[in-house]
Amino acid sequence: MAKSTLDLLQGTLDLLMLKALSWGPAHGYSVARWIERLTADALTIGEGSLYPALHRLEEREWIESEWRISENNRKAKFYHLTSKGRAQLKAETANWTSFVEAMSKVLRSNEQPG
Amino acid sequence: MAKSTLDLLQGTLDLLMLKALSWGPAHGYSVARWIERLTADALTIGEGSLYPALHRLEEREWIESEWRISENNRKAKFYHLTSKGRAQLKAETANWTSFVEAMSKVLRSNEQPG
DNA sequence: CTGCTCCCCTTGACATTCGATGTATAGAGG
DNA sequence: CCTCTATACATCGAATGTCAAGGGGAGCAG
Repeated sequence: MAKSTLDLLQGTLDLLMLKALSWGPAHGYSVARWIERLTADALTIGEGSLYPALHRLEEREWIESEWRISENNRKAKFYHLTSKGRAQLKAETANWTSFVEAMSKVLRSNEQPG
Repeated sequence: MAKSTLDLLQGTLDLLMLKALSWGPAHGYSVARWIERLTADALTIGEGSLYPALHRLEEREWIESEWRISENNRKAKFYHLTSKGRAQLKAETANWTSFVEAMSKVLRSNEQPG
């Protein structure tokens, strides 16, 4: 059982997807499975989040797509990072790290407001 | 000038506020300043986020308020955690930790999708 | 030819953050 | 006194992004 899935924090999905695509072309479905497998289902990407995200990234020119045939012999849209996307991945990774550090400072502090 | 403030990820503000109030009663304004000071302005809480958050937490009965006089001799609403709030803080902290770990697995992996 | 998995997609509801804006009072400085 | 600044409360609309719930088509195994 123990199928406790965490909700994604808004904004982190883009980072996750960019990271997944940093290894080379992949289609949406496989990206979602990859994230679930890696995190042992701690993170789940619903399709209603997945495809809008993909389209968003493409519109911002961080990724590009082309139709190909998947490993399972089905039509699938393969996405790959653009150079803009690579820069964005770097920026968002740094941003995430800073954010986690800032949160950490607050959560571990023992000084009170006032 | 390096005044680069990070946007808050949706959902993390509640956790921040609960943590701030875990030290005892405080008013909204001082909580916001506390967070900014602790994180060296990496995190900034706008008033348009602060007050809705406070009202939200109060409605969920995680905090309670009463009017008092502030350190600066002004009327201010002091908030303190309820026991429900304390439980919530614990739960959200655990949740945050899990989330960061899951993200970390993805960001540091070197296995590709597919 | 049935059912299953893969793979694409859209829509509407919902929650939250942010920038702008508005009120009022205490204390400082002229 | 009078004005200015910092404190302290609040609300509003716009923007964003996630999710649940829908829909469709095509390969493959039985």
